[in-house]
Amino acid sequence: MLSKTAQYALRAVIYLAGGSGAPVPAAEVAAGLEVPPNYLSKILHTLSRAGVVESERGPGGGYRLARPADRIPIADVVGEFEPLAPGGGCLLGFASCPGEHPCPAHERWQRVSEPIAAFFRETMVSELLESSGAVAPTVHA
Amino acid sequence: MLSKTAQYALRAVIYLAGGSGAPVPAAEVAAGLEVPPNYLSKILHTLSRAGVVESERGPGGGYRLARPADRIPIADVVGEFEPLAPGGGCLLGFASCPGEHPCPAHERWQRVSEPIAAFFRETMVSELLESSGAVAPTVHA
DNA sequence: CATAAATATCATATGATCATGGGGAAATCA
DNA sequence: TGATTTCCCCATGATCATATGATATTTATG
Repeated sequence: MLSKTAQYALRAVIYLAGGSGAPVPAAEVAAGLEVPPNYLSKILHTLSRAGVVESERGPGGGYRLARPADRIPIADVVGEFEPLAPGGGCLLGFASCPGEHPCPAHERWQRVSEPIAAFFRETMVSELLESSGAVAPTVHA
Repeated sequence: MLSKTAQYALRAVIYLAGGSGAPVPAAEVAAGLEVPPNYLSKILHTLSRAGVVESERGPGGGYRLARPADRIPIADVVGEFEPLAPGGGCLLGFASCPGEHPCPAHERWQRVSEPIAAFFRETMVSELLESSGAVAPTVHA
């Protein structure tokens, strides 16, 4: 459903949200999540450019959330790595589907896919916190 | 949303459903859909093994639907090329999510993702037929 | 200034998906 | 039988997402 990259990103943000707020080195996040360090580093960098996390360099530095966890919709995290196209996509891959003759599936598909988009928009990172299966996970789907 | 392969498959089945019922050569379907012939051939073969379409060889042969279009859920078509995981997947990629400590997202996610699965199960190929002149230059007067 | 800690970036390997090409094998008909 | 039409199958390349490795750059501190 979600790419591994997006999953790693989500879990990394959740990891940061579960901490004290002090900068956490990427290596520590990677170790906690059991994810390749270099790969996670790249992901965190992307999230940094996206304004979801902030980075601080040098000793004592690391990554921290750029905003409180209850103000970060998971769409902001996932959207950096997946299309997350809200209503744009046609099931059949036609670019000009919603033109003169939208395929009959179009309306039904949107009626069903819109809640998905809403879920990503309205679910905040903070809501994924408790139950901490997120911090010390049993990985490998 | 759907891979190109799955989209090609769907469109091919729709193309067949729009015809008279007589076998249609794969080359014709490929031409009608503007899809690489050999690639589509492979896709049709997969659908044939899956029991969605039937093939007939020799002159006058080709592919035709194995059942009436209103009895072919699009899940049967798409499912051959995509996981279509029916609610089994955890958003965060945790294998043991629905165990002792399902992540809080889990329930909300399933509540939102189940309709997607239902959409694929309950939408029949026949419902994607009319309009969509982009798919087939359907002859029906 | 020198050193170590940390991010930032470049380069490359891997696997899946996407796409193409060509050589059969089976069925039909003359 | 022989020729045509069509499916069937295998091999190859292109492209992208995924993943890893090595190096450069920035920053704090002694």
